[in-house]
Order: sequence, then structure tokens, then C-alpha cells
Amino acid sequence: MESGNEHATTYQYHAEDKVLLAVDCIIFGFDQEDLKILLIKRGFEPEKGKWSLVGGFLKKEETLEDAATRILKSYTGLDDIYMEQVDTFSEVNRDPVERTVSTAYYALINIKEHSISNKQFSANWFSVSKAPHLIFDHDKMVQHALRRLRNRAATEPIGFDLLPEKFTMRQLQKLYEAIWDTQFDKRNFINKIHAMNILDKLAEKDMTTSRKGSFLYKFDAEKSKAQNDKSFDFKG
Amino acid sequence: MESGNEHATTYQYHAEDKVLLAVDCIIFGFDQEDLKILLIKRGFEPEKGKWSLVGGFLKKEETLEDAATRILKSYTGLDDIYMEQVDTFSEVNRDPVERTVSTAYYALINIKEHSISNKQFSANWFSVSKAPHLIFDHDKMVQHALRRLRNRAATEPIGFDLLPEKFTMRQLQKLYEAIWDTQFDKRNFINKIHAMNILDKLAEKDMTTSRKGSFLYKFDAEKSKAQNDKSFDFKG
DNA sequence: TCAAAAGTGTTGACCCTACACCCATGG
DNA sequence: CCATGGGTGTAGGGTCAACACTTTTGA
Repeated sequence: MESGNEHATTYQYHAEDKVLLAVDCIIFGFDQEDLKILLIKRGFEPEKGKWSLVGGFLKKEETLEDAATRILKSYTGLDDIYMEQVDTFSEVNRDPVERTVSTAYYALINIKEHSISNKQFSANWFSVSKAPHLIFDHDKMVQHALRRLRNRAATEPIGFDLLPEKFTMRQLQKLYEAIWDTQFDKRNFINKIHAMNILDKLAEKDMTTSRKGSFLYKFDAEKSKAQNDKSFDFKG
Repeated sequence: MESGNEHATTYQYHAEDKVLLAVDCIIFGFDQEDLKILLIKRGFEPEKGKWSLVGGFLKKEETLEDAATRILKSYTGLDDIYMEQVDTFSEVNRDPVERTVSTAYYALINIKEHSISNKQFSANWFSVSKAPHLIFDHDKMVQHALRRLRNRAATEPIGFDLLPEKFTMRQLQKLYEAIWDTQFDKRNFINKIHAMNILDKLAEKDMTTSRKGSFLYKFDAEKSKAQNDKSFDFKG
């Protein structure tokens, strides 16, 4: 139901207030070590030069998802990034220039496999824990997105595409540790992952990080699908 | 970050498209038996006379939360209902009249303790499982809200205020069964609830449903607070 | 031969599930 | 005395967390 002149029986949408609708993109990235977030330097007043999320305004003929995709690409060159909605922020004065409601989207990507081809806006990765303060309510948005990400990581095998195609258990563990900002016992971690039965262990080893070398694994989409109904439940 | 004329260094928000922003309220209620949802009859074209969620447009000077509260009150008389955001729906043609983006909010209330004082819009409770088809994308909104509600019920002691102040285990079980649309074993249910340690068992019995009578319980806010950190985890 | 990372199993505690019978009472 | 709903306990299996030592090999 949408109504305006409440309780009227004849109705004209055009009597209603219209507002600016924006999207802001919280792009998390992983670089085999830290959970990072992508920020750009705001190119106009107010708050020109400050670090900010990638964001922009919704156009009349696109969905919020489309807007997020378009805007992300236009500021960074990042393409084909699937984002999920986080929340919509509507504090009246969240943007000092003009009433703007903003819907936040997030994604988690592999830093190495996506290049920031547009350098114009100084797009840059920051450790989540060391990121600068952001403009407006963007810090709050990041917090919400982080919560959402963790929820997600707890219930679905998220993030195997953040790693190289072949990865070591150690790398996978680092990813989960970065997402949860904590440490896991490696034996328990491996057991948990094994129990999920969604990986293939390869014969190859990665020799770059130790003399002994560590076995490589691959995410197995088939297996994962087979496990789909069984509830995935990774608790930090 | 909000931008419009992308990549411009001087910037005027007013060049941007503005759209109508609506809120739709998914009000779940419980009547000691079924999980219900509150619908009203749409009073204007298009889809006049069809069942619809309670909804309306955001005004410039209010937050979405405020709008949800105002609109819910204006159509039903319901007051003091705390709603949570579900999602924002932005399909370009979701409303055939005009481009409208809508943010859905939900709440869970005790039907008996809140009266629908405004009869003008035929506000009516429907069993979630037997509700009529709704206009626009409202069915989808309800599905999202239901998912959110279950998530919530799984991780927090939700819904004790849906029951009378004093309630029986049987009633509480019915509530959880309604939310999850399933059946629980009563012994296991009681054990689980006891383990949470958030209820007081009273000396009184409710004699209305059986000859033996069943003990009444009360939600104990103190205890609940004490358990707060410990993770609550109710799995259907 | 040593340093550095990889790999590996077990035990105890707890939790969850499945399951069936007696109790109290009003009629 | 009986029909109805209320109440109760346990045993077995599975899961989780805690925990320390051995292996490999390049330098």
C-alpha cells in the first residue's frame, strides 16, 4: 500500500514529497592477510578530500542494485561485483547538503583478482581495523555491513572465491580469522572445514611459505551443492 | 559518498533524480494460536479494494522509522509499535503509477493487547498461511519479513510480549510453533526454555484449559539481561 | 642440525534428540 | 471412574573445545 494524502479516497502520488536516494557500497576485500575495505577520496564539497565509501545517486530508471553496480564501476572500474543490500539509512540530516536517504550494499572480493582501473578517485584499500573515520554516517554503515558479513559467513560457505583457486588451509583460516577478527585453533579449524565436505584436497603442495610445503585445496561446487540442505553453521 | 554528475569536481545535488520513497509495514500478530498478519483494504486506485500492507510515503522531514510509525498509526490507530527494517525494494515498475522505492518494516505484536481503533480501512488479521494475495510486491516483502522474524526468534528471546504477562509453557510453545510453522516435542521445548533461564515460574495455575491446570510463567527481565552475553540459540 | 611452518587425534564436557508414562481434576 | 491436557527424566549420539608433539626440508 502506498498512500499520501492519508485517508483520501482519490489519490495522486504527485502530491508526495520526493527525496534523493543514494547507494553506498561497502566493498570488503581480502589480501591473504587482512580484511580490508575500499574507500575513495571524495571529490567535491562538502567534506571534499575526506575518505568516503563509494556512493552515488539512484537514477529514475534503475534499481538500487543497478545503481550500486554502475556507481562502483564508475568510481573504481570494478565490474561484475555482486553486492547484497545491508540497510537503508534515513536520518534526516545525515547528508548536510540535502535530504538524502541512502541504501548500503556490500560485497566481499578478492583484492588480487580485481583491479582498480580507475585511479581518478584515489580508491584505496584500508584494513578494516585501521580505516580512517569516514564522512556522514558511513562508519555506521560499515559496522552494519560487517555484522551482516559475519552472519553470512556463519551460515554459508562464503568467501572461497576470495582465495586463489587453489589455496592452503592456512590461507582459508586466515580469511575466517580476518572476517571474525579473532584466532582459531588450527586443528579444530581444519576439522570443522573437513566436516563441511566441500573441498577437494589436491596432491600438489604450495612450497612458498614453508620448507615442508602445505597441501592445496580447491572448492568443490558439486560437493557444496550436495551439502546445501544440511545446515552450515560456522561459529566463531 | 554521494555523487551525481559522476566525476564532476563541483557538485550540485539538485541535478539528481528524486523518487518517491514509501514504507510498508508488515505487522505480525499472535492470537495464542496462529501467526497472523495485518492487512488493510487499499482505498484508492490502482488496485483499490485489494488487500495490502499498511504503507505510505516518506515525508521530507522524517526518518523512515518515523514514517512507518506515523503511517501505521494513521491507518490502524496502532501506537507505540517498534518496527525493524527488513529491506528496501526498488524494482522500477513495482508500483505501476509512478516510480516508488519502498522500505519494508516489520513488528510482532500481541493482538489482544493492541486494538485496531481505526476501522476505516478494514484493517484485519489474516493467518500468514491463509492470507490473500497482496498487491505489487507485497507478498515478497512478507516472505522477507518472515525470514527476518525467524532469524530473530532464533537468536533472541523474542516475543514474550506477545503473550499475556503470565503465560503457560503450552502457550509459549504455540507461539514458537506458529513462528516456525512446525511442531516441537513438549519435553524438549520446556528443557530448552528452562535452560535459557529467563523465566519465573509462578505458584499460580491457569485452570482454563485443563482440569489439572498448568503453571504460569512470567518473563524475567533481570534474568534475561544476565543471560544477555551468553548466546541464545533456538533452532527450530 | 636447526628453524619454521605443516600436519595430525583424543578426550571430556556438554547438548541435543528421541521417546512413554503418570498426575490431577472436573464432570 | 474416565477423559483430557499437564507434567516429568534419561540414555545415546554427536559436536565442540582444549590440548602438544612430530614431520619435513632448505639453509
